[in-house]
Amino acid sequence: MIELEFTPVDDGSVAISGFDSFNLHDTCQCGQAFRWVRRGDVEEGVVAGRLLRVEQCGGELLVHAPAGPEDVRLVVSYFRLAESHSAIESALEALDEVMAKAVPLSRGLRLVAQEPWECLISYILSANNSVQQISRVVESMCDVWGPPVTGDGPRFTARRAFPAAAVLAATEECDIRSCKAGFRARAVCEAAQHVASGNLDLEELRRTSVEEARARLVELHGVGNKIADCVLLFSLDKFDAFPVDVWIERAVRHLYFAGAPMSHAQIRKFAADHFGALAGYAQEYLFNYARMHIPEVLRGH
DNA sequence: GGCCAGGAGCTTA
DNA sequence: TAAGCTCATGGC
Repeated sequence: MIELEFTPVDDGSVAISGFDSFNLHDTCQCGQAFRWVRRGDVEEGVVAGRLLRVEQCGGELLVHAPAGPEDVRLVVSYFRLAESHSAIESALEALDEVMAKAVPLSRGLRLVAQEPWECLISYILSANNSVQQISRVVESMCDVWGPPVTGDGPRFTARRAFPAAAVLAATEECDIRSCKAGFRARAVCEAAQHVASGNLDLEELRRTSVEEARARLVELHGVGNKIADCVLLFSLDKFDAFPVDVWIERAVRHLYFAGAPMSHAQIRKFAADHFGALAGYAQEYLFNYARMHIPEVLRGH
């Protein structure tokens, strides 16, 4: 763990320093979380019902005023600032030539600690969908059913928190569809009912093995291996999970196997064998590399 | 206007 | 078991 320093600023902001490799914009905009909006140099997001405005200035992370103790604590835990990240990046870069190229292009890209419930619904909405459209649907659902943001942060905002499972469980499928969720609306409603009834305890999955947690998640309608792995990786601290989507499939096949056809199961086995406990981090760098830096090379393969 | 998007489920062979 | 089709919706 890293010793962070917290420095109050005159205007009520708090500057956090002492963390190692971290890139705020890449982390917020890489498509792992869907409620961050970039406004100039500031990233504005809603996390755990609180509105956060965060800005990176070199080695400092500024939590914009009014930044109460809970807001600062939340920023640290959400971005995992107290955990060393440069050691993970070094280990990946030393692993192979692909990582040696991919990691420097997205240095400081972290895995954020999302809330499992919001993460589950967000990724159910991700099926055959674009990052932009997923964000729009999530925001729309928050507008309709989410409570106002609370806490020490700015109160003059139209943005709302992610709705509770009990609230979505009480909606009709057609209401979810009205938020442009499309055919995914049924899966959203059913997941909400399982979570609200206590039939599925997402926090409990944090304490089980990755295999058992994945098995529980794929029991849900509309949740297969890929979406389950996203929930495991982005919200349940299972860093060896390796979600295989279209971009990862292209990247692994093209960058590691000269374009040879592979099943998703084969790709996951390769990731487990090759990246081991760091598979989840490797996935994030590969995803960003494939999507942001060489899409024209990989598209069509 | 067809193709694609951080897929999954069902049918067919 | 694997390939093919379908599911809403919007951007390009």
